[in-house]
Amino acid sequence: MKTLPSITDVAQLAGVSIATVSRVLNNSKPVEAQTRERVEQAITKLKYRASAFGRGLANSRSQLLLVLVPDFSNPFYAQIVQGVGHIAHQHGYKILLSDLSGTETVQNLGSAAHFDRLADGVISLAHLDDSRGELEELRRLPWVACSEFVPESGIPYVSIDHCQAAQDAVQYLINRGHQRIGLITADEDYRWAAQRREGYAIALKRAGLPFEPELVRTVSSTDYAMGQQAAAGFLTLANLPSAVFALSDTLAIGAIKAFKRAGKRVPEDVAVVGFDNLPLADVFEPGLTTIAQPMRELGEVAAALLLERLAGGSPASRTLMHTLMVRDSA
Amino acid sequence: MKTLPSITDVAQLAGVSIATVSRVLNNSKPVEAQTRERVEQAITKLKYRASAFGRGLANSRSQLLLVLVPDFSNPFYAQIVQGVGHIAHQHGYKILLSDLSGTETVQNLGSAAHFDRLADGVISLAHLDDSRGELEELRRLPWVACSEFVPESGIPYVSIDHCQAAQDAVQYLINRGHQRIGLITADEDYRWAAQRREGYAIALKRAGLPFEPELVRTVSSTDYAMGQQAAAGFLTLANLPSAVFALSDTLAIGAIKAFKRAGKRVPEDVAVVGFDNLPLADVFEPGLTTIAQPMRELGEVAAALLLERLAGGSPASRTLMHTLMVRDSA
DNA sequence: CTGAAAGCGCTAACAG
DNA sequence: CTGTTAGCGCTTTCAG
Repeated sequence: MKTLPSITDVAQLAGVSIATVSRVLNNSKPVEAQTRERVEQAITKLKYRASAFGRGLANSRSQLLLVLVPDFSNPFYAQIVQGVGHIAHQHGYKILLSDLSGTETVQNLGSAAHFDRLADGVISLAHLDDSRGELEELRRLPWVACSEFVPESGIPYVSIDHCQAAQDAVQYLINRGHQRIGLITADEDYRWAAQRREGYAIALKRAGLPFEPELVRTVSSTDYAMGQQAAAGFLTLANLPSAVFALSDTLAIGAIKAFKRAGKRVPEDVAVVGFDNLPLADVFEPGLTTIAQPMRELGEVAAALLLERLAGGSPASRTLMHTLMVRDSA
Repeated sequence: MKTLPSITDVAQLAGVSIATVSRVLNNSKPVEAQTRERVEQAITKLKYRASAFGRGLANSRSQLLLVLVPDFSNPFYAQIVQGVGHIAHQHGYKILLSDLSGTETVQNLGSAAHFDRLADGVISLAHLDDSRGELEELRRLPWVACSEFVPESGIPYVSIDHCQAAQDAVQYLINRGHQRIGLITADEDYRWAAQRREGYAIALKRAGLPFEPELVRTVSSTDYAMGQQAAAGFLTLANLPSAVFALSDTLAIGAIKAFKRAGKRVPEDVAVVGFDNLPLADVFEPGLTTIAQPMRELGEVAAALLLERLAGGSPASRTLMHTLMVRDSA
């Protein structure tokens, strides 16, 4: 674990200048076959690897893309990240992930800030509080938003139409004859939560159904446990809603569990629809009726937008299509 | 998005030398209150942030820990990562994650290598092929293994005793009277897969039960879909095993789904036990009987080991305790 | 307490 | 085709 070899060591061993080593490293300029050979041997012998720092300093870019993930335990993000990685790798970029869960909002910023001098650009899946100049902060380097975005910020984003998707989900329930439809919503810090909630309200209104506050349960995260907690709330009501729209599959699954434990049947006693279409939705019992987000594509497009910004472009935001997956839970 | 301010800009604005700026930045040497004040104002005004590159080069350390995750879509890793993050942050380190899924093994190396000059140390949850000198490669910088490890490598690791845990799981099944016990195992590239498989074999042998090759299904990943595929295999058998031990909860869940679709009841017709105790295990229907790994603690200990190595120590490997969680599936 | 200057590892002109 | 050299942004002696 002694100090790692530097470009100078390679140059010495190969009997050339560091410039030449750099050239074979990057294929940036022609190098005579023999010389190249010698350099390559030295590299292998020393197991040399260019330092990201030296290179980053000299180039003022790192070929690194930072992805800010609010919470790894929600499988929703995993596929987005894979989409990002797919495109990023194609273009010679590596991705760094930062798990923001467990950090304070303020520290989020710190965390992001730390990396923002490290990465060439950032893709944020997280909510950023625009009230506190966080956006201001990040605006200084190329970044794009994915799924969670602030329309007024003027920052490019890719997302589905959360409000419309929620309307579709609730409308489906209404079409199936439901009149009392509960909502499990999460921390409204997230724009998508507010937007989906609005979709819920719109659908209700359009159908002439009353908006009953007791039918909306707000929880603090999207953990399964929060879904259970919300469902427990419904269970205390004089009469249970006949259907529940949960803002995420994880919440829906938690809710179903709680309903079942309480002896209710899903969908017979309560229908439940989720949101996201996690891989789990298909495998859960009962199969989860849910809004499918094109997660991988969200990630891919986010990466593409960022790459375009890095190339000096000003890409337009994109809205992708959602679909309703009908399975057994509603 | 014009070029970001550097330490020189701050120094100029504050009318001091860059050395002084550096000193207030790091609190490394006393600075007169007034001077400090001026510098701090300049920093705020310019929204200055030290460049990770410059700093990294000068210090030859980055306060960054790299965590190599085989696959984000397996929720198992999420909690480990959170454990790592918890300890890392306490000690002023940030963590970088690298998702290895979808990359070739060879590229894994490249990926790791890339970062290895960027991070001060690495925690690997991934399998590293020792045949090809990958270990050799990584041995040059401080790293530790978590959950997946190569005992002979002499590299510190933290893990449960996979073999013993598997024995416990199978023994439980045997105690419940099962005689034909199937195994769903994953890619044996992973040591833990081989170790758990061995535990399965040992438990069988000890109970005087025959090892029947047709009862072991090997699949290529731990996705739900693979669990379904393995179960489909069992369903073609003349007679179904009365119990199945799956090497991960995700596989177990996939298998249960397939069994149910085929009209089998779990646990009445087939009992299923999983491995990991994901948050989902409790919420899935039926509740999953499984081996609980102390995931968060695995992450915390891994981080602690790495930090100790970074501090120059030679920490011993640690084996943590697993427990059997009995729920409804077996 | 503060400034000048060297150097961390690398790339990119600029000469040859 | 190859070597020399000047930074990139920061920390850290070394003087003062």
